[in-house]
Amino acid sequence: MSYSIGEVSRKLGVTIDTIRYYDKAGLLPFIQRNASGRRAFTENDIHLMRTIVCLKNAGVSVADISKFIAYRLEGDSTLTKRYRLLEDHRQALQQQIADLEDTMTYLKFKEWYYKTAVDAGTESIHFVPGTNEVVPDLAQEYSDHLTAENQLAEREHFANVKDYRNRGTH
Amino acid sequence: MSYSIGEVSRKLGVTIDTIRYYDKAGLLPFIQRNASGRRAFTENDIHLMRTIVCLKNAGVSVADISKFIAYRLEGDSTLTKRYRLLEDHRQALQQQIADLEDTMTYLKFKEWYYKTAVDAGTESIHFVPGTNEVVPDLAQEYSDHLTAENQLAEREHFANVKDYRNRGTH
DNA sequence: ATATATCCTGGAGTCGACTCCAGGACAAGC
DNA sequence: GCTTGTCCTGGAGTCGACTCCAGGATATAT
Repeated sequence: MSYSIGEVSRKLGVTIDTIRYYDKAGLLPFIQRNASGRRAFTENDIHLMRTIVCLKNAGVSVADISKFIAYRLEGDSTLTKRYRLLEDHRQALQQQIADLEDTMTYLKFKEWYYKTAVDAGTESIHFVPGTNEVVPDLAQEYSDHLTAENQLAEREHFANVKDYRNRGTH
Repeated sequence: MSYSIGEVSRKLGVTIDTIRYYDKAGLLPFIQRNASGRRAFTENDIHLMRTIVCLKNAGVSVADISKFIAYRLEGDSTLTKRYRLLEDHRQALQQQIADLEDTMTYLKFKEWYYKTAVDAGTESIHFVPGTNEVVPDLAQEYSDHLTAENQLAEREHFANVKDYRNRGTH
């Protein structure tokens, strides 16, 4: 028993056009055709495609999934290559999330900077007296303003904020 | 004192064309021009642009950064909006990384499945006797094969693998 | 004063990942 | 046997985020 492209589309929640696009792109070299030239998907094909959708959702490019599929066809000798490909993507994503967390930390710092400035009625409270330069260790002060209770949780945030110190504030 | 687009490009590691593209896209509404119509970047502009690059690196789209900048111009009343925009992106990324980790767990499971099959000389060791169906609780067996030492660390992985059980193996 | 570097705009080109369409071939229900 | 539904291919269109011109003005160095 086999499935039509429409059935697979509904099963996987992927449009027919996208399935055909993936086929053109070499992601589905295993799919057979029936007597009249229509794609006939086996249960097994669908499982494989679930893996592909999985990789796609995880942000892997079609080109890289294509590589992955090609390795698959080569058999167990490429298990390490396949694993490494996934590893690389995991690390890229973790770098991305780290960047975003840095960004949020920076934002928090800036919000504190403004809140205190507004409270004081002037931004100059953050300047080296007599200049327009922000004090060098402002991030340290930011850390100090956190309660002792928060300090534990925020200690790593502070480490990030330090990296942003030379980016200035505004 | 102000900087030219070329200087900013070198300072931020972003091409001149990209800076102009960002300007066209409304990301840099604050930049002034000099007498001859050239962009004149202040130190402050550069700081702001560092934030923009930061958001970009974190995977935020130009359209969303544009929103962010527009909120900025509205002042402190939009601090919450801005924070929430970042929050949303952080969560999307975390979902993505979770997907990828699920995918890797699935892959590990598949590798175990094949290794044991190869060791046994036949895939049928994983089938319900007399059928071509994979045994229902294979993921449980996978969990059991892990050493007691590993089991603690792998327990959450197993939780993920269970979700993949009905995707079959191949 | 001239050569070279840098800047400007408007618009075209590229790339990845789809998405849509025309024109034609089965397939299934009545 | 006709209508309606689903499928096929090849190719064009779209969208986001750049990237690359062409043609012209301004700045800097010698």
